[in-house]
Amino acid sequence: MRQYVNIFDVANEAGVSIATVSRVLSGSAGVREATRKKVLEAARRLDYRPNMLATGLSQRKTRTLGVVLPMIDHPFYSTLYMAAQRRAMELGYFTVLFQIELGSERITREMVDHLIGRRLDGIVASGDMLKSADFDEGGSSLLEIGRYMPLAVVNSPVPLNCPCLSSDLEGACRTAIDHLRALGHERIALLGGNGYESFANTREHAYLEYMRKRGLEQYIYPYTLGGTAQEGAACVKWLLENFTGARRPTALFAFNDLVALGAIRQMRLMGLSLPHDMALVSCDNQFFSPYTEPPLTTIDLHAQKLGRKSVEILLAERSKLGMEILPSTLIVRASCGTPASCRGDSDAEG
Amino acid sequence: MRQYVNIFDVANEAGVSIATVSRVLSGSAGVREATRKKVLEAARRLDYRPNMLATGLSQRKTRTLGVVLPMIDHPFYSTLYMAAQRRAMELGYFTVLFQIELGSERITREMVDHLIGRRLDGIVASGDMLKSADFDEGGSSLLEIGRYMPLAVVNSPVPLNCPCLSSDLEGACRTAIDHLRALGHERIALLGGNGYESFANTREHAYLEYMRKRGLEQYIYPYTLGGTAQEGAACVKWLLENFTGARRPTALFAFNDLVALGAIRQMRLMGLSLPHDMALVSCDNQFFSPYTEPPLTTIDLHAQKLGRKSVEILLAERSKLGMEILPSTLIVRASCGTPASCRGDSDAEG
DNA sequence: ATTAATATTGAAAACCTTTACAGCATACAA
DNA sequence: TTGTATGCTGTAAAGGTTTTCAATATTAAT
Repeated sequence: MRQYVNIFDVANEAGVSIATVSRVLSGSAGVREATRKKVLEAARRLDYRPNMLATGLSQRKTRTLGVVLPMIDHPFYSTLYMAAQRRAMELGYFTVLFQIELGSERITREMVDHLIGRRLDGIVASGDMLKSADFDEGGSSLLEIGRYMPLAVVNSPVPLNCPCLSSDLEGACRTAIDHLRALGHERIALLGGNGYESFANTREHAYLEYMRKRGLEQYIYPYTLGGTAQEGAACVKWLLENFTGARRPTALFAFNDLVALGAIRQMRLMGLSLPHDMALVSCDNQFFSPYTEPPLTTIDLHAQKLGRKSVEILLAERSKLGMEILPSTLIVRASCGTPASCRGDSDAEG
Repeated sequence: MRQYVNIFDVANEAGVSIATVSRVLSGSAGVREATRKKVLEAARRLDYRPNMLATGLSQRKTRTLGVVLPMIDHPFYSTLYMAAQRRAMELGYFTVLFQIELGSERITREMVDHLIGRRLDGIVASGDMLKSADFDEGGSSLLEIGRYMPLAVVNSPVPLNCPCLSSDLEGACRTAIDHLRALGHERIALLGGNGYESFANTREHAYLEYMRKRGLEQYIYPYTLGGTAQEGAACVKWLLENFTGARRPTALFAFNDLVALGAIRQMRLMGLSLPHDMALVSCDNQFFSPYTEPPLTTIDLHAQKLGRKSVEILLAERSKLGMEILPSTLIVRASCGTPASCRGDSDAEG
């Protein structure tokens, strides 16, 4: 394995001091053109690549941002990450991905130590899937990180003592259910679990609030639901077995498109056809949602925008603490049926 | 923003030298128990987290592996990455993700400089999507990296001068088409483009070879196809418009499940129903493939195994150069129809 | 109590940069 | 010709660790 070339080697080769080499390579002014050429030439000849560890140590800056997410193999998060990393790159930062361990779904002590130990220039962390302990001020929680470096939290269920950016889950829920009610549905179930309902900005919370306020029956799946297709299928099965006849829901609001995918399949298996026997709205607008049968009506949570914007507020000089909500938008396709009022703003409203 | 605590602070607090602190914290032997306690206590009090840049610089080791992939938002690659990162973690390594820029889809000079500059302990790189120039020995190609640190290449279309691990694309193709032919199909089209057919281990190459050898007509989409659902739809459209009547293919072999997704939709739009009017086999066995209508018959390329194994061969003491092929396996679902011979090994073969 | 052996600790070098500051030329003005 | 300003370049410190080697403290043996 070849030896790494260092700045002394280049200085030697060019017959100058390391200070000059550094100046040339970092583009500082005040180097004679002839010297510049010599150094560049030497660096090229030796294939010199500066040691970024040393650079980081010396400058106390790594030009690197950390992104903390659960489940990068979930389309929502991989989209978010892609967008974040691209924006970071545009702004001159490199990005590293940290995954919150599945199962634990906790910011562990080692995680925090690692994040701080890397001397990153900032952290974007996803707040959903976290338990309340992760938001404690003390110990080795998420917020501990914010004491050492800029921190922005995405999709936190509660406002925190740092800039927060979230999709409008409450609004998404309202839009979804309003849409279903406009189509005449009353018995609307949530395809989502009971894991986090104590927080304000969650689908569960919003669903419960909405239904309670309007005196509509709430259908609660008594198990936790993480957001996979399998869980979607299980949830539909449970619902259809436990609420029959006149109590059977006529519409479903799915936790996300993956859950919807499983739900659709399960319904087909049970002989129900969409949108005739059951209407379905979902969340995320993921890449596959135009390709389901029927195509999914879904609320776009703008994972891309979330990703981009989160690094922007992270890097902004002064961005305000607390919660900023990103509006979500309804994408009407076919899974709820499409009444006249949804096909466009035609005059055929009545 | 809080100051970072360094090893001198801890040494002071504990009343020992930094050498002792280092020894205690890195778990070296030869420290008196009482001293150990003092140091640990001091470190805890001050919330000390060692600067990993300094550690890396000093040890000439970063305990970090680079993973170079195109498109992390593509399920195949995000699965691969997840598996790689989990395995790396198990083996005591951290992982950072580098994306080959879309569009260029080239290992750029900056990329290579960066990879080497980070002084990583090894690189796993994906070789598909790369052009032949990336495999050149000279300049700033992928292989240049291998001179400085261990390098393993995944899914390279050609054997390289480093350990390579690939899914068995040739076998996958053979299995897929054999499957279709066993069901009576002769006119079988590839839903895949003409980008890389000069390489040996690609779906295009394998398809062309297979069909040529058996004197079957080859259906070639004259545009490059990267692997998205949209492209799948476009490809089907082109096919159905250009080959009509007796020349119309009766079966499709899709580049991957995403392409299949688009293809299914396009066919539905054009009034064709699967598997009756058209059979479809695909590649990848991605999370959504059991949920399409009809569920996809597909070849599992084992992205997970590829990810795990790639870091294993990267980290192995002596792993042999050249190509190792990972077998792929056919997953029969409904998109080709399921003849008796596919439903199981029943005696109803004839 | 003295010596030898061993266990524990500390000083300093090495890892590779960046950058403040000092020094030396050269050019220019007086 | 001398003094001053200016432009380049080099020296050395700082950034935070690990690790070798030397020094000291402790224990065991006589």
